[in-house]
Amino acid sequence: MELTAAEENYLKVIYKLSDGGKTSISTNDLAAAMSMKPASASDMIKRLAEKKLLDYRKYYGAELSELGKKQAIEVIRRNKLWMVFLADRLKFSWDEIDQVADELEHTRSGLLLSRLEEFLGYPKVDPHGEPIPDVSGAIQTRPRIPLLALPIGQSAQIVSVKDSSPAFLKYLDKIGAYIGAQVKLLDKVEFDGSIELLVDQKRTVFMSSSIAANLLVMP
Amino acid sequence: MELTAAEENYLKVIYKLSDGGKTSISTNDLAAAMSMKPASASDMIKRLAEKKLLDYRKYYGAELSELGKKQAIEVIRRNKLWMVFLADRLKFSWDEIDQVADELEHTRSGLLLSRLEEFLGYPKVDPHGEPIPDVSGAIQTRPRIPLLALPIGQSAQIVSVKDSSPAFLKYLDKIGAYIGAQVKLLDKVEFDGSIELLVDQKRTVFMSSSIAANLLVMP
DNA sequence: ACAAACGATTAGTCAAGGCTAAAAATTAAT
DNA sequence: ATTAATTTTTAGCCTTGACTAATCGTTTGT
Repeated sequence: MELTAAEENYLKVIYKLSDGGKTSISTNDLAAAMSMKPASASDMIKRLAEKKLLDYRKYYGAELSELGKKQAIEVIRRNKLWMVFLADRLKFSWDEIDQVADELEHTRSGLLLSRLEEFLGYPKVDPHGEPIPDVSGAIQTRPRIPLLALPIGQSAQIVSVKDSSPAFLKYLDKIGAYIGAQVKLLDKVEFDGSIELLVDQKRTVFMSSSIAANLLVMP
Repeated sequence: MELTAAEENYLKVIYKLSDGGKTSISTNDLAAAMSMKPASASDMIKRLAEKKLLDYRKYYGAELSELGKKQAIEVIRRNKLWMVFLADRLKFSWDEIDQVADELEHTRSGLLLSRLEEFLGYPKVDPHGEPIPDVSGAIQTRPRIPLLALPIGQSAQIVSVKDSSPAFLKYLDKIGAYIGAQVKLLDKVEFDGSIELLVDQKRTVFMSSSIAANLLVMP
């Protein structure tokens, strides 16, 4: 199975959009997520269907096949391992990682990947806290709840961010939050749903509910 | 100046074939070095000429322009830094490095490159002993002579290999030689030009003159 | 010096992967 | 229940970069 970089990119995005390849996604959504025109996405979907990477019925959206899921997970695995390299070893900040990892992920060398993984010490999560699929494609998920669902007074660890936009990541940096940071929910404001948070036992910050909704924590 | 991966590959190979872009190279030689057909090389030469990356007169070969040299050196710099990463950090053996580095070299991110260089401790030579161009494109060469030119009894350090074929690199591995290894020329056999060599003050090996001709040393 | 051989270029084809514009299918609105 | 709006697909075009086959220049051998 020889996939091009473009095909891999589409598979990766389809996988992410469709919640692990379970639900069907639309051409327009895919095109938007890829920053391309619907016509191009439609084209590619047809090609991927011919290669048995997804099931497709005209005008009714596409859903990854088992084979497609496997390939997508492989790409995501490569992507996340490079992310760890960039963040941990090259000291990239959160908002600089994604673009470069998207380029590096297409190097198809089994040896490179296994050596890289070993070099990084077999990390289990990427810099955003998302689990990294293992070599067989298994994804170990951890129990996680939205920060907003935490009871007042409870401590937890930030394990993941849902939004990875540069603006959002910059904001997190500013308030001293990061994956693995210890936080304690001090109070919830009834009026607008904003919260008061103790970060790393040092800093108290106020956070809007829309920000808090994007943070997942492990109590 | 936006170069595609294919254009970068051609520039790199042209640079190497033409001894730093100084001498003119032929279409056939280029095609052979790229493992492609002459028609394809001819095509690409025309395109590179249009982009002012080389000077070209039909039927008389091509020569890199100053701009072309600059770009080629930049590619070579990226390539060699990745080589160091693969060899030093990921423990790739000599014969596994080149192919993977040729894929990684096309990631165009200034930040990535400078961080990688810093991470590697600003190496000055690649795993084959060749100097790595610095960020401004300057190449610091070191005095080096062929192993065969060494006087009997003289010690020296292996600094470079001219041939990088897997077979040759495997052979070097087998006799315990590597870039940076200390060697002493014990004797030369008049009859066939072969030599007797002490490697790393431990092992004595006999080496044919054709092998020895591919090793450059620094006395 | 002229034909053969060799090397380089052109012409035409193909696949990938993007685009725009137009047509077709589906969904929503009156 | 038609019309209108939206979504999806098709059709046609473009660029990159490879190929083969054919032609054009240069070089060489006798």
